[in-house]
Amino acid sequence: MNYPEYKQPLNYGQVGTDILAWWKQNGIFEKSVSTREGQPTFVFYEGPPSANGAPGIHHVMARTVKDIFCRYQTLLGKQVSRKGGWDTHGLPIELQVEKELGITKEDIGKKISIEDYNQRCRETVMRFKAQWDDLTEKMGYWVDLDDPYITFEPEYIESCWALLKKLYDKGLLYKGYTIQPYSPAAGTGLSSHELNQPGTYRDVKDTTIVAQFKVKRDEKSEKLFAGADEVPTYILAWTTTPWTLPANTGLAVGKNIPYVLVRTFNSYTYAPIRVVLAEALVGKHFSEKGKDAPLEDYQAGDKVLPWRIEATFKGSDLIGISYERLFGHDKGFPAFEGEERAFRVINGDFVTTEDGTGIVHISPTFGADDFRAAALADVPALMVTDDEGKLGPIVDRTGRYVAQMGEFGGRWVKNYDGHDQSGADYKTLDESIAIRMKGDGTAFKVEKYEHTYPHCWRTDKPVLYYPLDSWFIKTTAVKDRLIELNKTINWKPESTGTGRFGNWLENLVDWNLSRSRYWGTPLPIWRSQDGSEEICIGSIEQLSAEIDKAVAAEIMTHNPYRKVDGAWVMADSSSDEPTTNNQQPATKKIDLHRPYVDDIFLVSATGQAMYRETDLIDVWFDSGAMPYAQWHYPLENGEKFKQNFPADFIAEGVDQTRGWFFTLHALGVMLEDSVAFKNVMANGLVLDKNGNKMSKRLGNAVDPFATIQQYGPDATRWYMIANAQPWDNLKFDLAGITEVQRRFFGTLFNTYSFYSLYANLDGFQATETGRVPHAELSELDRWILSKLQSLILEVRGYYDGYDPTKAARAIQDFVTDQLSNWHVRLSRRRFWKGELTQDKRAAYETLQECLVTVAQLMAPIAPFFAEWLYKNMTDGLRQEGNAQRWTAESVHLTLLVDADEARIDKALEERMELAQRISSLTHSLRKKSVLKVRQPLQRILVPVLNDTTREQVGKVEDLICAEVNVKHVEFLDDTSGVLVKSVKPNFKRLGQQYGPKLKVVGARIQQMTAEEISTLEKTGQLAVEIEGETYTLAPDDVEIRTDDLPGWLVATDGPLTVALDVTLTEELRQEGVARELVNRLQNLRKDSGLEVQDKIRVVLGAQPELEAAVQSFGSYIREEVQALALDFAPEISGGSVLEFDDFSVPVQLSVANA
RNA sequence: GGGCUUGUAGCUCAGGUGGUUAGAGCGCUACACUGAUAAUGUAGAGGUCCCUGGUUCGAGUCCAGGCAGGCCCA
Repeated sequence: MNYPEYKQPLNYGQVGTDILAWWKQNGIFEKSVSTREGQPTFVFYEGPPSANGAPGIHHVMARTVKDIFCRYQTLLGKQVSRKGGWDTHGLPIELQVEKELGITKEDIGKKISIEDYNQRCRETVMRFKAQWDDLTEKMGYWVDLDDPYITFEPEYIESCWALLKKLYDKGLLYKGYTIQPYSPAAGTGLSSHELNQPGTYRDVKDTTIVAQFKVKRDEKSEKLFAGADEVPTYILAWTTTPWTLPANTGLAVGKNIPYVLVRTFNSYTYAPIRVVLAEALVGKHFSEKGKDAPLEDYQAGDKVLPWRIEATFKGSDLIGISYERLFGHDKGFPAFEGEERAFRVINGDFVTTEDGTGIVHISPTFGADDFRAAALADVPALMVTDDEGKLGPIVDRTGRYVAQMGEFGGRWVKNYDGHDQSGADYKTLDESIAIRMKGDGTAFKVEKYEHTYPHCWRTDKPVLYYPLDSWFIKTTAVKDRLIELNKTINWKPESTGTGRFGNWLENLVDWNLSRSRYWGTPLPIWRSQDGSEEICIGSIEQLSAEIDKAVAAEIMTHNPYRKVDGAWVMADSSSDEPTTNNQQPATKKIDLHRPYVDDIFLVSATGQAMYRETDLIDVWFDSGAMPYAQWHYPLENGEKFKQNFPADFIAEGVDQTRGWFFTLHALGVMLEDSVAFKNVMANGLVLDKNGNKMSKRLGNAVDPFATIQQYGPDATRWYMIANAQPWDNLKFDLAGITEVQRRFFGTLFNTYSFYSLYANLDGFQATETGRVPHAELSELDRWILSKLQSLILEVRGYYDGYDPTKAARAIQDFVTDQLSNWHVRLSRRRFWKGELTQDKRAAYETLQECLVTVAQLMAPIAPFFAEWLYKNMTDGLRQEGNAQRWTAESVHLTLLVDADEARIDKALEERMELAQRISSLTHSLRKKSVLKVRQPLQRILVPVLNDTTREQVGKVEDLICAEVNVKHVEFLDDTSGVLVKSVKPNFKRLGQQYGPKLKVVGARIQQMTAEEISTLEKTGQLAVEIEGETYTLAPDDVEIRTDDLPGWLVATDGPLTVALDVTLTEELRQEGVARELVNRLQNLRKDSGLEVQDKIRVVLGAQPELEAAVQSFGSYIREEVQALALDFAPEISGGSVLEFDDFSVPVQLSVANA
């Protein structure tokens, strides 16, 4: 059977389409999994995309990376099942629906029911599924699309519930609070989106206080008490919200910020004090005049406060120091839990020296940073119990101080009730607090200050940062384990694992699960009104049982669920559900979304009604739960789960670090005490060619479908992988794909075309047995096969190390530089000349092995083209029942060849490199001497300083001669007496040996005479005197080379030097003419449209000089141009004229049919 | 503001553990070659290796501090 032949240029898009159709027809993807049944598995998790938007070119990138390693592992014989999935919940979908309906969150439950709203979300979320599936196929991403997991399915949600219950039972799920923007006037929390509405930030004038926190004198703080005197030390902290000061429980400093201790006086009580503040801010709080004013002259009421810096510290020196509570029990303020751990100086990475004092007052109930820093340092929040015994902050939800707050109890924090502020003696709470503190001597400075502050967009009243209820997963409880196990994960790039992810784990806070929204997995927790009793539901089964109890307690009227054939369905499905088209709606699936679950009420052990906590859970929980929920585990499929956990490999964008990567890891550690993935690649962004982010708005987004159609999936994938490492950002330029297509795929295609053209002419079909034995192969063949084995080792190593870029580059360099541009080019004559000899057979077999192996190696990256190449190369072989290794119908079903290391010959690879370099140098010399390659020359001269080089070059002499058209390579060694040696210092060695003396020694070496070089070579040492000192040089200290031959034109490349003998003899001249003639006749053949195998007869116009050349080289010419006859005639009419050198030759060419 | 990351020729990228004259491909210019031909060879032009300091005999490479871009988080 012939090898298929194709005409230039190959349509790569068509290759993609054709191969895809063939894959589908023959179920190749399915076979790539089923034929590996029983083999070790390679577990891959698909990070689910959301199908509510069209896929972009960056998805091609991300999915190419995933695909590469799954295909590679399949080639290694592993079984790789890849279950697809869809992420279906979340805010982006809600926002899209709201935009389409022209509504806001406010309208849900009013203009549209939750039921209808969620229905709309469900419809929207899969809108682009068909487009996604299409792209998946066309780009060649092999993933199981038929049985994907979908996060809105009841089974998936039920799994999430079961996992949540596991966490609940372990005590890892709790209700707490986070600090969120809150509008007391509206009684609601605000999202960051709402806070970003125009007009919410406004300038306001507030009372601000620099407060003095009195340091407790002990061992730790002793350094803050400069002497033995009794002057107290205070830490200064500035706040624009004085009403938060009674809730202060800590002070934060920056651990690297310099601080000073200043001796001065309080400007309200005139008492002598010491204060601590950031060095950089001293100028803001103290005047230049006070610097020199004598402390002892200070009188109460003086305008200028004298001050002295007594000491400086770093923030880290202050951490741990204790201070006295500003508003303590003695002043009528309440005690609180954990008080003994409060009132300490802690670290805060948000602290700056831009304003204030460089020390931040911390009230964990009224600031997100405060909350976080306090939690990390184990500083408690100031919480008080209300009338019902519930813990809460000192401000209630309407914006007033709670009753326990002593003299300030019941006061409004800001004017939320619209009370009259016009009275002459009206004081805001902030002002009252300031007055009180002035009297107490705890106010260092009180000022009005104008700044911007966020306001509620609905009520125009200032927003408070306020603790709001949330459900948390206590990830901090397993923090150490998370960090420990993370160290066992292979991150690509490593820095994402240690840096971005590792640092994030180091600063871990509990995972806030709550979302006050509608379209998502509901939190499966029911609670009694007073919060004293609650239950976490882990399955529909359990829920149904609880409902039955509630029905019995008459809290619910009926159970909406029932079990049919072991599956849970809606109880009313057969009665209420309208039937259409006579379809039997025997079962209607349970919907676990809102609002349905909100309508379920349960009964507590003590008979109280329990209501579902209305929150949804963070969608990241959905995706982090996929290793379990994709199998409906833990409710079933325990075995399947075990086989598929943890993942060997996952890959997503680097933006998923704190998203999917984290939630997978967190759940893996908490639920299974295991990593969830062993290898992870975080790929970078795909930018436009100018490095800008792609966006529809800018119109610079690249359409993946158009790209794949035009350039084919392989070139697109190859370009993306080869151009930059996946974790670097990629500047996507279509011109780059064109280049890859031309340079790599074009060359590979040409190489194949070349093979198929001649193999078909010879009727050659490769076999796997009876090949020419390796020992009988030519240098050239053994060389490329050695290179091929080296390539296999190299590429496998790169794939194993998750570095596809280096794999692609190695394959590309092999194909273009070694295989095509050296082996094939130098082998051309072997293919087109003569009968099918052993050498010709060897040429075919060698090239065949290279091409098939390349097809395998490139298959993970360029699956379509690799398939095309593999099938072209091996279909015939299988058809003739000849296959041993290549029995598989698809390259993706083969086992990747192992490198045959016995065939790696490093010496051979080395000398071929010498041949390549010598040829290049010779070409360069011809160029300089204006001697074209067709003109044969007698010899080149190569100086050699050792026998190894001579022997090495000698073995490739024939190749060099053929390539550069010379008759001989001659070696010049020392005995010739013509070599001129030069010497170069080996700086690396000399530097280590002589250090600072290197310069003079190096200079001396460069001045070495020929005799000195000779002495060094012969005796192995040379003593030289430099600046009065004697140094003994060793041969290793210098590099000896010969880069000049007097009287010759030479070219050098490092230690290699070549000279070209340009003497032309009459015979060489004639041969040159003969070659020119051959060349023109070949062109004429080609122009006349003759086939390669056609034989011809040639008649030339008689010319003496030409006849002499033909006399000498007639048989050579006839053989080259496949002429049966080559004659001269005095008169030629109607033919062409050949022109070359000084000749102008009429010629008549005819096809000889016999 | 913090963490991570990138910065080398017009463009895309290489440049183990420091070694003097920093490379490749593309693009550009010139010449050559032509039974692989939208290929190939040779030569040329093109660089403050982001900046500033430091360590060192010697820094693209190591250290510190900046600048600019990117991502994530506040």
